[in-house]
Amino acid sequence: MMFQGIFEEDLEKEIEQFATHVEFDKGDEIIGYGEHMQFIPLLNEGVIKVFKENKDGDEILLYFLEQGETCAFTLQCLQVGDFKSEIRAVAETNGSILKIPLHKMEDWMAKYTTWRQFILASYQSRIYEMLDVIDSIAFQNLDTRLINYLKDKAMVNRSMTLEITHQEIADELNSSRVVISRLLKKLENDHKIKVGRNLIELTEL
DNA sequence: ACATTAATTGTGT
DNA sequence: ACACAATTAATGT
Repeated sequence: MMFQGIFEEDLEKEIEQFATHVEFDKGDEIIGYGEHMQFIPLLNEGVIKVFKENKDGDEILLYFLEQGETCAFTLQCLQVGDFKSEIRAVAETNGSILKIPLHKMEDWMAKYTTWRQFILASYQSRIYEMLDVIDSIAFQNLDTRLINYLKDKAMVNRSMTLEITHQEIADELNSSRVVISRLLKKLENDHKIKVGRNLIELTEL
């Protein structure tokens, strides 16, 4: 299991005891907007992508969660005392999470320093990722954002060839298919990538 | 092997 | 952004 060796023995035992192990498949929705948070999810295996939507129902990808991480927004839900989810989480790959009951969360924060550190560290790394997102949305043009997206996607999937359609990319970046197609074409002409049907190969990124 | 169709990608306005 | 053309993959005959 993923979290072995990180926490002290007692905590590991408690995790064993109180966490429920849940498997998920690619494409499964882990949490939807407005859903009540009853658990803290620890990502045991696989990749989860996290979205935020605006009032018009447009949605953008915020970041990928990788194994060993937890979602900062669920933590925020705790502190604010508002247990409704501001985000949506969808499985990028198959994997599994450990669901930690909320009361245990608070319990462990007080009891275990390793847990506290883990939560704070994960909080911090999320904040930095969010800053990147803000930067790329506010100050960069779409082609840089697209490149970042492709790199990120390649990283979490540990593969330089991505199976994805232009439409899907457009949805995640909240752009349109046509625009993405044109940008991809440009990248291909610059020999940065190769595109095929349902396929993008990162050659020189 | 060929025709049909749906999905994906390309391009001009 | 929209409309339409072109290409590709999948399926049936």
